[in-house]
Amino acid sequence: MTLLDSIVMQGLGRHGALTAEEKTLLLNLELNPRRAIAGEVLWQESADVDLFCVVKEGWAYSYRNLGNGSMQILKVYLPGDIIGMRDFGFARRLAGVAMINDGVISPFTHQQLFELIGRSPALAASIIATVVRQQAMLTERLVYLGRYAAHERLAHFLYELYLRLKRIGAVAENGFQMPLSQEQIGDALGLSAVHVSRTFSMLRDEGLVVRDRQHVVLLDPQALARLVEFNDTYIDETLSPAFHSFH
Amino acid sequence: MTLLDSIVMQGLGRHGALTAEEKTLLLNLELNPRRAIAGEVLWQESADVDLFCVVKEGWAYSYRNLGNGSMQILKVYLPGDIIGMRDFGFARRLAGVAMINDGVISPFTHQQLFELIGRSPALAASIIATVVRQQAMLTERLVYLGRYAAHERLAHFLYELYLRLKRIGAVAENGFQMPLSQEQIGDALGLSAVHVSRTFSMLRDEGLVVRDRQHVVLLDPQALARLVEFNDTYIDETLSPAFHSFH
DNA sequence: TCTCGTCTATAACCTGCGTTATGAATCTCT
DNA sequence: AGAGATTCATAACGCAGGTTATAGACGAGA
Repeated sequence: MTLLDSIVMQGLGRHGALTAEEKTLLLNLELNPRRAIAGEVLWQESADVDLFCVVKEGWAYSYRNLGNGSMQILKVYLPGDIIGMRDFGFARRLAGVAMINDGVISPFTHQQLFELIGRSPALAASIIATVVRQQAMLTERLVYLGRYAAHERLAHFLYELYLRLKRIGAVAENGFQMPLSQEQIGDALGLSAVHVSRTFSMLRDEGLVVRDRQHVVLLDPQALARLVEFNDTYIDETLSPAFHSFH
Repeated sequence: MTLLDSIVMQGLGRHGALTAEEKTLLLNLELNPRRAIAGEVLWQESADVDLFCVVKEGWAYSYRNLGNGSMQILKVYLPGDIIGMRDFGFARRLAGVAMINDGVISPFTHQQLFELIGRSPALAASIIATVVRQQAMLTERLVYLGRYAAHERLAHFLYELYLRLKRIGAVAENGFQMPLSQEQIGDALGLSAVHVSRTFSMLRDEGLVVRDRQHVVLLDPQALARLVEFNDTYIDETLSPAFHSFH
């Protein structure tokens, strides 16, 4: 999974082909891939902001450790995602990032990002769009934490993963691998691990979701989407015309 | 309250004076002020994205109306804030915006924003920093919704308002005017109005917060800050050096 | 193959917060 | 100034979800 695959397919690619230089700029972000093992902390909260990362294989998450001993997971990163944009512009990390399972990441520098932005307005627009879309996903999560019950939160979470994984070809027959533990899911949804388990049982009994260890199948994605009133405009990006003319 | 006051004081002003042209560009955003009355909807969810607004007087909030009949307030806007940046890059509004009390707003167009960004990298940086800071505030709210109890959420909410109001000179002797109803506070914090009332009583009994209708006094801001482990790096912006050299 | 650690399922119990209700205080409009 | 609409405080009650406990299933390493 390269950025070229994900960014181009997600946004820009739809609106116009990239030049050779732009492709090179993107590929340059991925010159230094390295393995990362499950549980590895890429950086801690409050660390200096020096690097960003492209996730090439594996899943990662950003999180905050709280004074009361609990953790809040802010976002789950899948292959093709860029990690660290949250801290763009800040001197210190606002959140830690750790790997969920074994994977491959490609770190790149502020410097490289600035160069890319300076050289290609089209890529700059794509990067900004990425940041904005991430903010939109965060907003959606916030709404669910504030106003929805456990089974709706979990259904929404699973359905969002399903859509994101489908875009990168990681869904087969409505099923996908999900390396998150129930404790981690709880930390993302503001629930206890026990209640996540209870809620999975509930969704199973209702014939919506089947799960066997790390494999999840959405038996009826449409029904799930209706249950959570899923609005996918924030994932299936709809950039404004004005934005494109900015190039 | 003009953008010049708020943006310059918040970010850029610390790092270098603005040129005459930059001041003009900023003031141009505020050429068309108009009155807006309490409860007025500036735009609905899903409306076309055409305008942004500077809040000159009064408070506003962005919100989502949910299928289950409830509402989630995403952000409260104070004088000097820019409304609508959330939707920058999208064709449709992701959230509605309404006035909390009577005020004055200055709408400006995409066009004007693009022109400003094109003409002044310094202002572009300032705008981006604003967006990033708003995302950070949203993240903080998310953490509180996920992992903290009602009295901590309310204390955090009040303390954040206190800091933001202090920056624009709207705090006197640790007290400030707060035009939000308890129902609206509940919609922001994911609580029922009844429980907001109970929680206010609790904070009063503990000697932390006194409230008389729309006037709030934080009797001991330090104690409140400790209670919520307030981390103000996301409000007192600390832009990275790399970011500044980008100009 | 056995052992130890991690993950999951389910039960029992408890509490924080939602819901509903009621009355008082305050605001708005005429 | 009076009437109706909001807003707020407090109480009573119920439930969703937290906490603790236990036992089975699975995976990694020797």
